[in-house]
Amino acid sequence: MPPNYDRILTVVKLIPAGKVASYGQIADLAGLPRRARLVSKALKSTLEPDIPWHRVLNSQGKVSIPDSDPGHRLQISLLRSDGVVVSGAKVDLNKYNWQPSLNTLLHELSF
DNA sequence: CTACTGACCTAAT
DNA sequence: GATTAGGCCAGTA
Repeated sequence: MPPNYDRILTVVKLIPAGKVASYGQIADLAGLPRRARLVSKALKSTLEPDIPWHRVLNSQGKVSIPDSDPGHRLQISLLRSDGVVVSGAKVDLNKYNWQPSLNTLLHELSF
């Protein structure tokens, strides 16, 4: 597992239930600006159950998995069980976008 | 070494 | 709203 994947996954683990974050946001928080694509790779390449990968959406607040992919349905399903309202594969970012506290950031930025 | 690939992003139609 | 075009850059082959 490449080290950068670990940083990304660590950040994703910090997303609280009922909140969502965008790929670019995760990359930024992980100290990897402009590397949103790496986030997507990291998420699909890990099967660890303690990682809430379903709380990561694209900048439009929509699920980035194609409808043809089975994971698409799963992600929506998991989000709803978090209490997030999902309509047409998208969520209201203004309502559910994750804003990490300073404390949360300090926990992660110890590098 | 180069070439291609993205569960992306942003701005501009 | 939707679609297009260009950019981005770590991984992979």
